[in-house]
Amino acid sequence: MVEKTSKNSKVSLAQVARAAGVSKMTASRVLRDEGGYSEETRRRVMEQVDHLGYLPNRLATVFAGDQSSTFIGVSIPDLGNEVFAQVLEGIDRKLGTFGYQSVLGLTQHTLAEEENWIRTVLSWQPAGLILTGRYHSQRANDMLLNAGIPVIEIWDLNSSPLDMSVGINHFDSGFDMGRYLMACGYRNIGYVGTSHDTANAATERLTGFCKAVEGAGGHVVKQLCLHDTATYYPGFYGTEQLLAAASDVDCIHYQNDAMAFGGLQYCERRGLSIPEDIGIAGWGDLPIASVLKRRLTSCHISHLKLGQSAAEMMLARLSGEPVPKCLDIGFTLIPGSTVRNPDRGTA
Amino acid sequence: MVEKTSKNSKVSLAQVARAAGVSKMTASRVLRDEGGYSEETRRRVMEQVDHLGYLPNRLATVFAGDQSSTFIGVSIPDLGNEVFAQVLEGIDRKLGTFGYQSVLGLTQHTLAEEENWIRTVLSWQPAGLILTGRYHSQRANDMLLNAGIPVIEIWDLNSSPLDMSVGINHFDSGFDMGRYLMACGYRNIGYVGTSHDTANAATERLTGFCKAVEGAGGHVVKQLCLHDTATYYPGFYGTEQLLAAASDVDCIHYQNDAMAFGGLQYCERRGLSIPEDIGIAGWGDLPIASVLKRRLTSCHISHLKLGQSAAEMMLARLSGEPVPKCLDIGFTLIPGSTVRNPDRGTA
DNA sequence: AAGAATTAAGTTACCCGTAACGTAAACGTA
DNA sequence: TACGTTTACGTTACGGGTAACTTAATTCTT
Repeated sequence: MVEKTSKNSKVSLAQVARAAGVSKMTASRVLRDEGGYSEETRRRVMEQVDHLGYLPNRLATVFAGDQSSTFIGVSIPDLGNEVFAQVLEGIDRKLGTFGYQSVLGLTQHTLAEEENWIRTVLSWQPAGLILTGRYHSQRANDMLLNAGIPVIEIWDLNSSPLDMSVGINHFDSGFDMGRYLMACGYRNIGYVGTSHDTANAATERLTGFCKAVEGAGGHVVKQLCLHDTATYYPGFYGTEQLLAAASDVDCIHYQNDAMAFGGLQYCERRGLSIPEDIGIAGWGDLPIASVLKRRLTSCHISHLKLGQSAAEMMLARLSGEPVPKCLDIGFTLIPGSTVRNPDRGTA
Repeated sequence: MVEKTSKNSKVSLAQVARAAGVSKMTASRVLRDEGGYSEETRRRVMEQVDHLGYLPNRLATVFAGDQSSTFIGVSIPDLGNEVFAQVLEGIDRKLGTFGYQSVLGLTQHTLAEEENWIRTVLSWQPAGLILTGRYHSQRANDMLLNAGIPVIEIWDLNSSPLDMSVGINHFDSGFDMGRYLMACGYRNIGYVGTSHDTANAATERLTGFCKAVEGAGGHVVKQLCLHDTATYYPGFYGTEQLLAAASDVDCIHYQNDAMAFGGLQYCERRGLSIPEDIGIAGWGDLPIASVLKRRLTSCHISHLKLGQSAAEMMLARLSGEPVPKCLDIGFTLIPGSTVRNPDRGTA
């Protein structure tokens, strides 16, 4: 199949053509199944392709400007947060089945990293970009608008996106959770999350959450872990810190379910019973929630679907189909049983 | 900064050069900081670069064969498994800081997917590849050997890799766990994991595990969830199935900590106390273990470090430094307290 | 059987940068 | 002053494919 001797440098179409005794163009036509060659010629070319182990150089094709590439740049804040890992999985699986490749960028929640990554990835002539979040640096915005390729901003639904947007309204989601917890009779509510320099979706949820709680006469005590990844341990120690600073909170809402689980563990270790002594509400309905004894109060989003939808939108756009500017994939509040029942009213 | 009018097609170096009143070559020299131009010329060129929003087309550079690309193909089985998400994060962060980009491929644990992905990604002339696992299809092997670029097989340490290898010896890790559980006095040991068509590291751990257990007079009952991702819920119901089929197991070892946590939750719900009624041992020392009440018996691997090491090896190799063929990053057995104490011997 | 149409090719030009080489002007030196 | 050197450019060629065009041979049509 493959000549061990050709290990060094790459086999070009010209070499295949020469070996098959035809012109580059004919070999190219055979490889692209374009027609206009005899069966005998096809056979001879394919024989040499096989024999020399020829792999086409897609750079040349794209470079020639005849086609666009099959790269899609995908930027994600981090992968330690299961939420984003799932979104990425949804994106890449869908793109992969249609012959596109994700070029990854982990922005670590900073706009500067994102800007650098955008600059680099654009120089590779991607077919499109999928970015997490709606906030970008000014230069990033300029580059994106100038690039002339589809750009989808995911996660954080943006009513006036650069180009397209898929996600949910985080403010509303936070607001609904706040209203629900107030309906359950809580008044002194803690929030445990992480904090980054850049405004993000979690910030918007918190804003909505506070608005709902405070609007209904409640009070929110925040505990933000600086520059941390929103996962189990920050949830655990964030809860410890919160309770040390404000021992009278009757319910804690977390940035996501992983943090909520960390908090759950802390409370259990402290001997607090859920939801009698304290209510716990997460966000995101992560897989871990599927095995807990009590259904975790949370907010469901299909992360995989979000990723897939974004990828589908990208693919549709690339094949020239009409595509909506915004796609709201929605969320569902999960009452669960780690907070009191709303029927019982103010305990 | 940017002309809104240039929105349509890309600005080329030739356009910048023309606008600045110099030749392409001079503009190229300015952009590459090569010297050989006056300060006045530099200023004029940069002014136009800024004005036209010029972004270099790296395809052209690579294509010309003067440089290699900064793509590194990275294949990972799936991202639902936290382990691989962490490895990928380690890889991409390290690569990113050195100006390289990961081109992702999710192989879904199948060699056919991997082969397709390899073919595609090679056509983009990557600077190197990082693959998960040591098993590849014959055609994939041929392509990899022929590609003439660095290839690192990670996760599963391979004493005779295609090129380079970073990971741990999974057989040994399984063996050590088996020996440890036997030392704790368990004899009838369950194993809960997932099952895929392709041989993989988990299979090797299981082999080592069985060898140790059976070699010391114990017995292993396996429960493999078909085609599932190794996460919480399969751990939960896998445990249910295992206990239904073999109620006499005194200890269960899981493919990873996420599954072990699922099992832990099932046991708790069943009213089984850990480790009195049944021992639980995971693998991987995942973040969730950091907040559990009892230290989970597990096996520690630094996933992030694994990814970073692989990336470092790749970068070193690309800059021509000598690099070892194999790098064993090691593992550490974590005794934990979800199995009996080995001192007490056979209970 | 002659011209038209089709088939199976080959040839040329181009995509966008950069290496390699060429050149004119300014400068340095004996 | 004459010649070598440096500076600051410009020109040409190339890489690996493909679009667009050309050409030669074969087949079809009337």
